[in-house]
Amino acid sequence: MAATPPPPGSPAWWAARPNPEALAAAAAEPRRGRPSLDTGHIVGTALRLVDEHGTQAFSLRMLADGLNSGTATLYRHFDGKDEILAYVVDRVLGEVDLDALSRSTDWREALTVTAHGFHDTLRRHPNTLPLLMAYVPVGPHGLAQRERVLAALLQHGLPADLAARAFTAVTHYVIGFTAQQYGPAAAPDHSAELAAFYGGLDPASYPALLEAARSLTSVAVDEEFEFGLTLLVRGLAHLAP
Amino acid sequence: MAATPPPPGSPAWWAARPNPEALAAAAAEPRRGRPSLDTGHIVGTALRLVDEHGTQAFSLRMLADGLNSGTATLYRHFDGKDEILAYVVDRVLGEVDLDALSRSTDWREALTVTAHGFHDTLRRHPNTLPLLMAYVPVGPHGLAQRERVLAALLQHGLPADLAARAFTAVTHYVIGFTAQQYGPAAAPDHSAELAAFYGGLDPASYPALLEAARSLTSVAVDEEFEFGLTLLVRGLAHLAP
DNA sequence: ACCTGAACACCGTTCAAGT
DNA sequence: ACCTGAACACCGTTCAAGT
Repeated sequence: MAATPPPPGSPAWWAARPNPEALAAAAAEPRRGRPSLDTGHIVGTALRLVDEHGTQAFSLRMLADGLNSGTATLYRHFDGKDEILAYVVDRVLGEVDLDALSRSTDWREALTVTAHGFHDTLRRHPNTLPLLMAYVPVGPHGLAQRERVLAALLQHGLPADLAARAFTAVTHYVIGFTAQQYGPAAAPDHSAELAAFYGGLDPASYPALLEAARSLTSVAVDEEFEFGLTLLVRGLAHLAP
Repeated sequence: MAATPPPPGSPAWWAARPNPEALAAAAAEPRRGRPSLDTGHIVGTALRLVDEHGTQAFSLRMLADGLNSGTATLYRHFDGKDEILAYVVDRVLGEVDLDALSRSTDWREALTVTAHGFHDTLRRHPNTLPLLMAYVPVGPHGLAQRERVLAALLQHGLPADLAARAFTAVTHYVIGFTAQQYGPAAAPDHSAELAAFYGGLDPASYPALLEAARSLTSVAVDEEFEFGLTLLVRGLAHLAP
């Protein structure tokens, strides 16, 4: 019986990839004669197409067209669509700007900076959110960000076990929140559409829901994000110095 | 210029559906002569197939086969695949057991019960998580659950604006957490695989990450879920009586 | 040796032909 | 009137035929 290979994007699959440095070098150095088809350019084009057309519409034919190539050629660089998408997810994680971490003065600020960094990046790439949910983010960029955040938290004196759990709680909150607010099914004028929807409901059937909706002066998405984040940080303050 | 119809599963789309009661009645009453193809049975079969084979592999041909029918017949009951999946999502939300809400004695307990109810249901249907991320959960069952939870929170004296934001924060946390832990890319032995993966990393490159991983005696998934939930509830206690 | 057009077995969706 | 086989234009993937 043959062992089934690990699915692309899983930890076991990433573990079998070349290490991050080798990957980065390979991506930076154009292939001889065919600079337009180095892996980095393929992944970048794939991300652009997913951003523009969504995960659903993205296809290898579309990608091949965007690269002035054919679908079969893609299989000389990647094992298939899932593998390309795993790199797209990691590319997005690589865009998260955590430079403000080095200017943070305590672990609360470091956690808040982290959450905003991820939130800002995910908002710029809402169409990649279904991919971020489907893949465990342990590619080279995902690991590098995790390392940077945990290093900052430890440096600010947060105990290691709390730091690990806090990172998980915050990133999962950010992903869940952003997916619901900016995901594919959410229209650009999501807040307005939701407000109109709640306004059209029968008050007799949904009294509590309507009272709650009314009490929010506006369904300010970013304010709601901030609210939950504050809850997490404040709750953590009970467990740490 | 024709107005584009709202995408299936969006608030505007649900608003145009028959009201919940009519839907439930239609689903309960078998169609004359073709009881095997009432809408409820189609949605139930679709959910079973998604549970068994995953969102990726699920197809209308598979569904038609499971119903001893043809794909064209499905279009006599639904407008297409997206519409069927929107009902599948709402069906899953309908399985969330919130009976313990009526026995809760304060809003903290109500929130905790809610989070566990959603978490338990999502764990039973991990393959539906990508769908839950892609759709705004405002179908009849989703609305009913939201109403029940908000009613309990208001009854326990939580101010309406806090109740609304707390519900959003908790449900988004649960979705984000469960998707990462039990989503399609996560293997059944996810914890063991992740531990092995971290164990294989270079300590020089990831010192903070490895220290944090080591400090967790075990990567106990359910314990991590509880940790973040506690943070949210505790943080909320600062804002409410 | 390297690349890729064309084919393969699918997919969601449509519609004309059946009853 | 209602249902559905068969077709349509796709999809991810493969491979034999090209250079």
